[in-house]
Amino acid sequence: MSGLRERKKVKTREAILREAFRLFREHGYSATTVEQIAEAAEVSRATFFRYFPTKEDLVTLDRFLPLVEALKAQPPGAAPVSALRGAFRTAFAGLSAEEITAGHAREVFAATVPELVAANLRKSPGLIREVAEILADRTGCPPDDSRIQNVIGASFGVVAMAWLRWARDSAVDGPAEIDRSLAHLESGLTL
Amino acid sequence: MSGLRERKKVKTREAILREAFRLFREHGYSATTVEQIAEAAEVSRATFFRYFPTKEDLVTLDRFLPLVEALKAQPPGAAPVSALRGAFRTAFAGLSAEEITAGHAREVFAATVPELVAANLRKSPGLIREVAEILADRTGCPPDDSRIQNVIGASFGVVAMAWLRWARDSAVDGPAEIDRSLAHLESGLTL
DNA sequence: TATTTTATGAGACTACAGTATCAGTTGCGT
DNA sequence: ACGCAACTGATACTGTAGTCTCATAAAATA
Repeated sequence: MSGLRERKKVKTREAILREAFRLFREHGYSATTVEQIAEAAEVSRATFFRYFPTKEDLVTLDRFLPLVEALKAQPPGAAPVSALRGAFRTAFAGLSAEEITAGHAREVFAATVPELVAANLRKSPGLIREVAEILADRTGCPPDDSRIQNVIGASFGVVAMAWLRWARDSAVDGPAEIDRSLAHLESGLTL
Repeated sequence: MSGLRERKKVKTREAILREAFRLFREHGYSATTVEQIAEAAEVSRATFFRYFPTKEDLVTLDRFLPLVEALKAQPPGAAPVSALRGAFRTAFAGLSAEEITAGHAREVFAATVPELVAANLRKSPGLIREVAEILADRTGCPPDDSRIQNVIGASFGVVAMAWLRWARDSAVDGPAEIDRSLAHLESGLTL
């Protein structure tokens, strides 16, 4: 039952996000204060914090759930790097072009602003462990096996670099770039 | 000419660092305030900031210069990953066991506390670019070639994971773990 | 329409990082 | 011994994130 209240809340939430990202784009993340965001979104500071407990929460949402799900669904035969590659593929395939470009702005900050990198990193041990467990299941290794961790480290390493290229230049096709990078890793990083 | 003044300054600096890390160990990085550190080191808050412009500066020093130098000195024939592996080897070989264990405490924080990871990351684009240029020189690729970046991403990815294992468990032989991880990457991440 | 529940705004408050000022002290060269 | 330069402490100040309280307004419910 989406009453008026619910709809208003959604609108407020969207206004805050929209104005926040506009200000971030114009002045940068840390140079934008919560007060400015609240003012631009026409809510009080208190209300801002009711919607987003911290400023970081504007940018660090759980974006990797689809990836984890996709990874679980990969065919069992594939090698770990291939499975990760496939997971990224299907995770991106589940998004519309609009969602991808909309998400891109957010990712630019998440990948670029150190505070936000930190915020995301704070959540990353959980992601790494989860991925490690899935890959461990698939291969029969224990999840703390250093080979598994090397696969994860190397994969996320190349993905991060591709992600940065994407963040720096929105003309880059992020998903394709990520796929190519993982393919490169898959084939042994040949030159 | 190490006059009394110089020596005092060194002692003060050491006291600040020592007390800071003791408090970090006991209560964590962000739960430790500059005031507490200053008090423990028996200096004023103002003096603390004279020695370390920001709290982060306690932990984020330029630790990768030796690595870059070592990378430049690698034999020209080696593949990029091998060159990086060799560079880590020689960079660690240049440190005494005491230096390594002393540095370990710092690394634990630098690798574990998100704010510090971020602070280090803030300096990392320069490092990445530098490494990219060196590797590009060695291989003839342009430095922004995505293959070069993949090599860097993958290498630093596995190194980061090894580093984390080291940070979590000081019994781990960090340098050896890093070497093994890069060797694993070198040989195609075989399981 | 009357009552209850919930969102909001206003504003005071805390905590902490980092800055600025200024006076007092201490080592240093003469 | 003396005066200078550097180091220090005390202290007040700024900016910003995040908390708390309470009164008001607006939506839901009966």
